[in-house]
Amino acid sequence: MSIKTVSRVVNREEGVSPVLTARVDASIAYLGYQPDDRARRLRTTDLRTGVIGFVLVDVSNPFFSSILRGIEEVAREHNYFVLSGSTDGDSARQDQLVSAFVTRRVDGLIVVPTGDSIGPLSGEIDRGTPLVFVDLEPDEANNVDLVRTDHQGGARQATEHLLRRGHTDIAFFGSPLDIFSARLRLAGFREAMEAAGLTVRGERMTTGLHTPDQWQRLVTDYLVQTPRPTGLFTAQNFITLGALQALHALGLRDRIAQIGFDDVDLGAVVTPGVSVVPQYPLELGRRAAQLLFHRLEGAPHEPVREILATKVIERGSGEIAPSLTTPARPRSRPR
Amino acid sequence: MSIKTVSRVVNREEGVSPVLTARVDASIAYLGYQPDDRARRLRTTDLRTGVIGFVLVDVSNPFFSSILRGIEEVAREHNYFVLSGSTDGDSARQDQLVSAFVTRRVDGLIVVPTGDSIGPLSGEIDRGTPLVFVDLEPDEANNVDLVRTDHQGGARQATEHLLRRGHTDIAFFGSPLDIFSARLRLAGFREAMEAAGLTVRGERMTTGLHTPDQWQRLVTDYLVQTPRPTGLFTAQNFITLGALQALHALGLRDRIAQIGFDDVDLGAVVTPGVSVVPQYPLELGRRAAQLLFHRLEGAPHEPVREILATKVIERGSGEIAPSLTTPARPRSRPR
DNA sequence: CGAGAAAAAGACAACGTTGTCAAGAGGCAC
DNA sequence: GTGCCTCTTGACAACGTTGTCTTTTTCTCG
Repeated sequence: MSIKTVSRVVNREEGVSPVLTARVDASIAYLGYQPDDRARRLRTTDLRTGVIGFVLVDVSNPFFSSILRGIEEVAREHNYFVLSGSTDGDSARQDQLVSAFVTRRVDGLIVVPTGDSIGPLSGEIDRGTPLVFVDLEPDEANNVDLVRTDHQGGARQATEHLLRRGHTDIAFFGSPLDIFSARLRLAGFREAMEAAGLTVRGERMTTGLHTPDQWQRLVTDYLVQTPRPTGLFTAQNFITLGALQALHALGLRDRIAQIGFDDVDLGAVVTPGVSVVPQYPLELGRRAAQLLFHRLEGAPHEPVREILATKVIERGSGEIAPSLTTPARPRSRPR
Repeated sequence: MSIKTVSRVVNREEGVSPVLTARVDASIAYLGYQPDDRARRLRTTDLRTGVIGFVLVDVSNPFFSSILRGIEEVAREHNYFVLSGSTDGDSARQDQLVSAFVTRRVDGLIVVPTGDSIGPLSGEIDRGTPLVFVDLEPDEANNVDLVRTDHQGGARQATEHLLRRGHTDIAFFGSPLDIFSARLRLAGFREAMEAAGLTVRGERMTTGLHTPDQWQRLVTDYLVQTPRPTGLFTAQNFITLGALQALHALGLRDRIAQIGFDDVDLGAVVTPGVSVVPQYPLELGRRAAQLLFHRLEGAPHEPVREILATKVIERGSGEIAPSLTTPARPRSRPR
């Protein structure tokens, strides 16, 4: 029998006699034949590969793996699969991943951009490969779909949250400023402080340390000074953890207010709970994938920029009132 | 000029005149041509697809995403990429993923098996698709490479750790017993208890709840009974968190010993720290990928079973001595 | 039983590459 | 100028599928 007949049976096309169909099916079962999807999609040019690429910083970071999960959910609805790769913040690696994915003919790309330059991506944009940026925003590319948290607004909210409790001496601890979101968060902090008529002193802003341990040491240094800040804004996950350990070790968790950007596990278990402005990575991923499929399936349209709103989660640490002196354990916690 | 000439230039083959090479390169740059890797690999049959599939339970769970990260690292060394998909413990979904990956001609599969049956996977095993199981072990397939933590040994160690501090009334809280690792952990607990000559009473073993909240309520019930257990073995992540909250709410964190299976973030920040038998998911992933590539590239060999050893991390909670009565806050913490 | 139509099966090209082999261009020695 | 060799270039088939068209078989009905 001919190859074409087999093709017909496999695709359950009309017009094959039951006898032959049965024989083909039997042989397929016997031989364990699996059609080669690559050849299929090569032949039928209007069929896409059914794969999208996701270039992220590090899958083992729960923030990013939740984004991946969100993407995967939407991809699944469209019968798509996700090819992912971690850059570790290395833009050469990002370029490699993008090239490899494109050469494998992914139908679209979702990228957490690393560094401010976008390398071979700009070529892809020109060629019309559907592309969505998540979480961060490279300087160059404002003609591309984008989904991210409102880093600046969130930082402003967090700062205002402390200001509203009467804090005037607030310390800001943030990520290195070569990271886009770190710059925005710092900007949000400044904005809130200045709107409150407070001068932002340079020695109350530190950025650039990397591990929770480093942050713990630094925050400890801050807290043994006089005068010390009455509130801390720890503008990233690891920083929040480091500061938490510092406060804990000094026995100051009840006395110094702390609010973090990004949620922390167990943030509700410690006492007082850790107040934060969380991000919603699952939602970031879902929205990004939705934008991508919209572009894949729909008509061309103007680039979309989605900036997800934030709000403060109050758990205790952010609601501590300022205590300039060293009072006798004021268990008072407003609200 | 002919297509073949372009092919030669793209692959930098010998024997194309500099003039033509330059012209081809210029056109490629001008047109933004990207070779189609699928067609390439279709033609050269000895070339693999350069993609491996990873079927896991849920990428947004840090345990699994760390495994993915480990796999990715090894894959990268081999110039491979990883296609991943979450099953959410649904074995129908697992079958779909496996089929889709196979039909896309992944060169190998790494699977965290869901449920005890392996469905279409057994067909793949017969067809010789390289396959490695991680973390869990389906009943049927003992002729397949496997990497997992020594769940039973780890549970035994955890239990012995409490026994060594003099605990005799230990409560076990575990995952539903349809999960392979949950059965092994329970078995490890029993083994240690029986070796110590203690009878394992049914009412001291609970399995099957799902969320930290449920566990919190259940553990609270245990702790307000008389007599109450003096030590808790919380045999999974979420359970540890739930119990932690229960102990915390009752003010018993200093008085009741607790040891967990799986590490918890912030486990070192709370007081006392949470003693655990951690798993090393990154290492699980790395080893699984190494086994897969060994099979992909090397000669056929007998199935390999790697059971990774565990050890207790002491952080305080697991070293609390038994306190049968309600003593006057003994701040004593052995070790 | 034969003509015509409908149904079933197959032949062939094509998707975008690369391996194989043949053809053409140019150089050198006689 | 001829023969031979080398260096470039191109023609063609093939990978595993499917779309299109053609051929063969079967069925229907007068």
